[in-house]
Amino acid sequence: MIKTVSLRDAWSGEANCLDCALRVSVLFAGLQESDFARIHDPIDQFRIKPGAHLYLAGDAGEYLFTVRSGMLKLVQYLPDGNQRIVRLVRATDVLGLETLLDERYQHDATALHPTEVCRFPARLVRDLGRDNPGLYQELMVRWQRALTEADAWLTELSTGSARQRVARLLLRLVRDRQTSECPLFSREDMGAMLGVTTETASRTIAEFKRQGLLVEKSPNFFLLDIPNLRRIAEV
Amino acid sequence: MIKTVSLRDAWSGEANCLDCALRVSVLFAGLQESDFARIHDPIDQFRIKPGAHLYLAGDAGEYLFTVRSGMLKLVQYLPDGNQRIVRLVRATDVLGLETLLDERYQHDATALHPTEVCRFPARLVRDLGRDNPGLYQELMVRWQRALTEADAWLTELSTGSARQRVARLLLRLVRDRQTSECPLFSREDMGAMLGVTTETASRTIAEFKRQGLLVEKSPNFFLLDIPNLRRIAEV
DNA sequence: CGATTAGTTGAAGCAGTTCAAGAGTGGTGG
DNA sequence: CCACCACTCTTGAACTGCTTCAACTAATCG
Repeated sequence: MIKTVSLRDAWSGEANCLDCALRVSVLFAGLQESDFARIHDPIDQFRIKPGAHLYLAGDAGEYLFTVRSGMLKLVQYLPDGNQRIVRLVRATDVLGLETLLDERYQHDATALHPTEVCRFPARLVRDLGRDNPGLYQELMVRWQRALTEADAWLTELSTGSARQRVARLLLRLVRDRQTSECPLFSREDMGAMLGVTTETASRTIAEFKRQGLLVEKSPNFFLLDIPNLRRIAEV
Repeated sequence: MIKTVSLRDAWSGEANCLDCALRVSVLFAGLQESDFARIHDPIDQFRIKPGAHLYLAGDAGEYLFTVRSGMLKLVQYLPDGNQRIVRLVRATDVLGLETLLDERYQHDATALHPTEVCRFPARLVRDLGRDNPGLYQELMVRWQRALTEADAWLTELSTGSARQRVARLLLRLVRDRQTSECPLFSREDMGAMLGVTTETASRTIAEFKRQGLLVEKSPNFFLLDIPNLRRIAEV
C-alpha cells in the first residue's frame, strides 16, 4: 500500500476535496466551503495494487474510504475456511460505513485492479454530520446502495445455472458504462462471486469465448456481446 | 397462493408510541416526550395474516414499518420469474427504509407467521430527524443491520451443500433466543431462501427428522439439536 | 531459464434437479 | 358427517450439471 499524499499535505488535501473531480458524486457533495475549513484531520489518498488489502475483517478501524478509481472486492469467510465475495466497490462508493457505528470491519477489502482511495476518520463524518443533515442524507444513500447491491448479488449472482450467473456478472460489470469492454478478474474470484468452483468459472468463460460472446482484446480484457449475453442471463 | 388481505382490513388501531412495549429497542427509542407530541399523523397498527402482503416490489410507498411481532419475508424476482427470498425481518426490525430516499419498495414483503406492524410516514421520520440527530443514528444502525443480514445470507445460506445451508438456516432462526424451539415455514419458502428446490429442502428436513436432529413438536414447530446441527453447518 | 502460478481441459462421480406419484392435511359443501 | 377437492409434504427414479481430481499448457517472474 503506497501512501501518495502524506500527512503534511493535509491542508492541500482539504483543497483537494473542494476541487475533487468526483466531488459532485462523493460523500461530501453537499458540504459548503466553510465546512471544509473544519476538516483538521488529514484526508489521505492511497494507491492500492491488485491483491493488496485496504483492511481485514475484524480490524478495529476508525476510517472510511471513498473509491476514486479502480475496484475492490469485499470478502467474507465461513468457519470452514470457504470464502465468498459479497460485493464489488467502484468509483464513488464508500467503504467502512460500519465504523460509523463503532463496529469492526465486516469484510476483507482487497483491490482487484489498481485502485485509488481517499481515507477519512469516522469521527470527521460524525462531526460534520452534526451541522449538516445533508451528510446524513448522503450516508443513507450509500447505505441503501450497498443494500441494493447485496440483494442483487443474491438474486442475480447466486441463482440459476452457472451460465446464467456468469452472463449476469459480465453484464453487471459493463452496466452504467458506454462501452461494452470490460476488464475481468481471476477465475478463482469469479467463482467466489458466483458460488461455483474455479473450474466451472473457467469452463464457462472459455465456452463463451468459443461461442463469440466474449472477445479477448488483451489478457483478461474482454469485449462483450451484450444482446446475446442478456438472452442467456434471462432464459 | 393465499388471498391478499388489504391493509385496511388488517388495521388494528392507532399506536401509542409513548407506552410502546418495544420502545427501548425501536426506531424512536431516542425521542423525548415533547417529540412525540409533534406526531400528528396517526401511527397505525396492523395485524397481518400469513401469506398477506404488506407491500409489493415497485409500489410507490411513503410508509415505513416497524415489526412488533411475527415474521415477514422480503422477496425479489428475476426476469425469468424465479424468486429469491433475500431476508427475513422480525420484531424491532424496520421495513421500507428505501422510502426515506423516495425510492420504490424493493421487495415484496409478505407475512410468514401472524405478524403485527406499526406503520408511519417517511415524512414523519424526515421531520423528526431534523431536530433529533439521534434518530439518524438509529436509522444507520438499522441500515447496517440489514446489510449485515444480507451479507450473511450470501455467505451462510447460499454457500455449501444443501445440508449445510438448511442447518445454518435453522440455527439462525433460534439465534438470540433462549429456547431451541422454532416455528418453520413451507418447504417452498425454505428453498427460495437457500437457492435449492422445494424437493431438496423437503428431503433435507425429512432426513434431519429421521436423524433426530429435529423433533416436530407440532406441525411445523420444531425442537432443534443445536450442537449437532452446528457440527453439520460448519463441516 | 527454470520455477511458480493461473487458466484450460478431460474423465469420473455425485449432489441436486426434474418429473411423477403417493401420503397427509384442511377446508367446503352436499 | 363424510366425500371430495386442493394443497403441501414426502418419496422414488432417472437424469444432468457441477464438482472433484488430475494433467497439461500458457503466462509471469525472479
